[in-house]
Amino acid sequence: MADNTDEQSRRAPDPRRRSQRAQNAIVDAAEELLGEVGYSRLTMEAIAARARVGKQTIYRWWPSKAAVVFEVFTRLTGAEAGQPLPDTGDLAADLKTVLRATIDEFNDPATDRTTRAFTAEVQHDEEFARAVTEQLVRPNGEAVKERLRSGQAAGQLATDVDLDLVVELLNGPVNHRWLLRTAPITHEYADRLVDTVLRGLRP
Amino acid sequence: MADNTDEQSRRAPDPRRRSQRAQNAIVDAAEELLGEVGYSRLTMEAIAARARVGKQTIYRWWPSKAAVVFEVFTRLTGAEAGQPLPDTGDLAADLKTVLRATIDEFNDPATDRTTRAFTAEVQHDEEFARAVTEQLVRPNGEAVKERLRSGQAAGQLATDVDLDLVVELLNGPVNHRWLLRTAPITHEYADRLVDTVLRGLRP
Amino acid sequence: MADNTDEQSRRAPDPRRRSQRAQNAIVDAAEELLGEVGYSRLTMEAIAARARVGKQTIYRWWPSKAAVVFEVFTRLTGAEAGQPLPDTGDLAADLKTVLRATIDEFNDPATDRTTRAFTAEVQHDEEFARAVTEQLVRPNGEAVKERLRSGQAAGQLATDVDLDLVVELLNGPVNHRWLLRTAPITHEYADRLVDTVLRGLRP
Amino acid sequence: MADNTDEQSRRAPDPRRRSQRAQNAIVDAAEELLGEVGYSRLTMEAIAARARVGKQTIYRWWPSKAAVVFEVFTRLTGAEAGQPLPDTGDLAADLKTVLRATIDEFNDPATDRTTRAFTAEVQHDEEFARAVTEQLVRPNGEAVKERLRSGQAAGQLATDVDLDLVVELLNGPVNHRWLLRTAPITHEYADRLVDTVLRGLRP
DNA sequence: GGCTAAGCGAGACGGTACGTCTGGTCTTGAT
DNA sequence: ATCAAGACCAGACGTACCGTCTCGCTTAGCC
Repeated sequence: MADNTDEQSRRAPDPRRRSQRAQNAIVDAAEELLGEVGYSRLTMEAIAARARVGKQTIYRWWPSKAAVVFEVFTRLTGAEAGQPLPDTGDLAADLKTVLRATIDEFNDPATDRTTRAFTAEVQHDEEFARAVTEQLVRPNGEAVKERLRSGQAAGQLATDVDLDLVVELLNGPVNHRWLLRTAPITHEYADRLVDTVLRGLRP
Repeated sequence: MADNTDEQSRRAPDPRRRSQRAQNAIVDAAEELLGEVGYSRLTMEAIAARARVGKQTIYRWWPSKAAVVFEVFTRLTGAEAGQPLPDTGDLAADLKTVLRATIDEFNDPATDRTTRAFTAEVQHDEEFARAVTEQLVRPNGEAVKERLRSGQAAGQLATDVDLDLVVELLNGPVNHRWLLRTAPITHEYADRLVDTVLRGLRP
Repeated sequence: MADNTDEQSRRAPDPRRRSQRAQNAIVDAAEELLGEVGYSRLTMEAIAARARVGKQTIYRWWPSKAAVVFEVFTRLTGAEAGQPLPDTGDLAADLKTVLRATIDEFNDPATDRTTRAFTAEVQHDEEFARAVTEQLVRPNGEAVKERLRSGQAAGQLATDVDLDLVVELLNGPVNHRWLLRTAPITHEYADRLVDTVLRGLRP
Repeated sequence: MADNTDEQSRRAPDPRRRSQRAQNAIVDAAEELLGEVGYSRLTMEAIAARARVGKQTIYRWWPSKAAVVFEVFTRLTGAEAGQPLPDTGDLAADLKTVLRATIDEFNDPATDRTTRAFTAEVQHDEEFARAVTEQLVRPNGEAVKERLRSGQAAGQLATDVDLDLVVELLNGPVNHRWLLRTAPITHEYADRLVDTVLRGLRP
């Protein structure tokens, strides 16, 4: 959404340039308010007021509250979506590094709130769910799978396993624990998880 | 909440007898409407109208929309919460049986809707999250752990594994897939998941 | 409308008692605001705020801003609508008395504002126009005609004239002058008008 | 406003020539829309869209919706404003002719709508009222008075009457009846009115 | 024949108010 | 005494227009 100006920026001034100021203000305001009052008490009216923007301007660019929050979310986490994982040659270590980073995000109150708002919205809105899956979940999954394939090539992982399942074995438990708040999520937990999963998947 | 009338009904004309009729009507109406319009468009007003009940009567017994839906949920799934797992002596088979049942529920549209409403609400409301965890998640987890312990005793499972983690390795992936709708959830998937998890956890 | 609770409060609770408080507050607020900002800048939102009432409560009882203002209007002028004219035996004198009173109202800023708002609304809304005609214009006209008939009986007015036309000859000019603000409206004007009209209508 | 191009058109291509096309389109559009939806639902946005003109172009030339409608109005009725009345030597007949013409206009739906819009606006906007009075009401009144004076000279009208009052006695009743829609306005009514008014004003 | 200033269409902008909907509380009458 | 019915205050919803403000694009006259 924001990157389509890049190839044009040389010659043609973006016809949407004016909206940029307003759009930024809107997403900023939404992010702040999300942190302050949470998703369910977040109102379009408050966003508009905080951003010093007419409500119509919000509706001009986003169809719903969820869509605005999606923007907040992608701005927070979208950058690294689909980034390739580190490859030091040690599969377990690399997976632990990544999982620890994920956990750190979950433990950051700002991301926590936004992600929960997000997860809730995914339940209500199938369309929205699709967008999230396409733009965040899948790219990240693919990146992990790429690293797993590299691990297979290095003889650190059995070649007869379903990589999608492995990805879910790594993400699912963390997600489950965070989602239902059944127990705290720590680096040590990440390490144990990776070790346990890989334990049975050696060649 | 519903059971405290039982011991009184023998002797005295229950002062709450009338409310019983109303309460049932409310939960019924909520369940119907949940299936018809989904959680986010479910309103207290509609529940009251459908149940032919004053709004006040709802608020008298439940503090919020989420609480009513919780009642619906426990009525649907609460019965078997914490039920011990079957123990045929074959750990893998028993886990597959249970996981398949869980998957069937996820695939049933009625349960699907309610559970999603639920999951969404858990994100917003920490209090509510606690109730769900205590009354559903933990009992179910404990039941699975019990079966795992039995499996350890039978020499089918290593004794040095964190059972909580195993439970999460079984539930997490299914939950993750369902939650984000990344892929369909089948019996075959349940089987493969159990096999993969147990593969590395033999003694 | 406002006084019917007093004598009843002992025994019979008015079914509309609750709304009474709100309705009074609404009409009061509307009247105040009408005087402060005029009709075109009068908003439902402001009335609701001033009356400390939900907007819905206004819309529950009146379909539009015009209808509320109509209530204000009838409360201001409705009392004497259709009241019989004085009958001292001197037709000219009695008509002058009434016309002077009308003129005084037109010259009172509060009534002036409200009446103008009103007149404007009558142009837009045919339904509304009918209500005004039925409840105010016609009763007043009938009262004047009654006095004219009494004048005919007393031999002060020709019997072959169209009384409706005479009423219009008395009201029309005053109204026209007020409406288009072509000239100030004075008691002297009222007297001259009555004299001129009656001049040709002697038996 | 429209005539200031005349003296320039000989020598220089009018810098405002382009605006002419736009201005015409605006007034045309306003007139059409006024007939279609009435004044209160007439919007600047709709006029601009219909005239295929930017909103700014409207605001460049007229300060408000009322001003645009005023233009429509003067285009419809302004031509004959202040035109001298016919003088056949028969005062009553000439007044009836004029009054019948006025009545025909009131009975024409297009003029009716516009004139009502107009009358309403006059109530809200004092500035506007002044413009209407100066440019329409007064010239027309003067024309009638001129004919009345001619009637006085011909011995058909008393010389001791206030001519302004006579004008109001002729216009007021018609206006009053039209304004409040109390009764239909017919040629027969015009005749009766003129006869009744003149009845008492013979020398 | 190119240059520049203005007028222009289009429509985004910050706002206000609309009329509706729902939340959660309070009141009333019937049963 | 409890309930259904629904009025109450409150305030967010998404829409319609307001009047102002860019934006590029004609389109004249003027060099």
